[in-house]
Amino acid sequence: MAYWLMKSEPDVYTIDELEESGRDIWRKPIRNYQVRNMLRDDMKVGDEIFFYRSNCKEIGISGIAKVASGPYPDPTQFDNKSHYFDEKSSKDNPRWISVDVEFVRKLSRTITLAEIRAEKSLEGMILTRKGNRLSVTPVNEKHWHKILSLE
DNA sequence: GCCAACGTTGGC
DNA sequence: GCCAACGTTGGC
Repeated sequence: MAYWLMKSEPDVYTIDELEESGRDIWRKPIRNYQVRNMLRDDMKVGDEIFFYRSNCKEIGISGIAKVASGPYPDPTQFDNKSHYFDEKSSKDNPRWISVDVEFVRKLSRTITLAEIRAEKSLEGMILTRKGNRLSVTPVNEKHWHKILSLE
């Protein structure tokens, strides 16, 4: 059982949308090989996820979700009208995957990136590492509980 | 809107 | 296989 942090911009996908559907494909398409490999090889059904809001006014963790399926081909890669269309991908040999996620709960407030940075015991999180650009990162158990204790 | 930092592409 | 040019991410 592992923990993850997954980023999405509010204009693409939010915790509120996941709450509404209850369970859904992770709607922020992954287009990074390192992230794809983590989803494919390391992410397991039942793993817990921090839902992180990036590229917006209030940056931080807004809720909790759970991995609800194994990896499967991300449909947007085949959709030539989608911004995420990938002409080099085929149904026989899909390049990009996603997983289903299940709503767990919203946090009572957003735990901001600034707070996370300020917290000494959260040093070493991949999230706050200089130059990190991964939209999905593993979170260790200590960090997971520490962040929840800030809520 | 700016820009640092990184990933990807493609010519050679 | 190198690397310059370009694209993207995402905080500020």
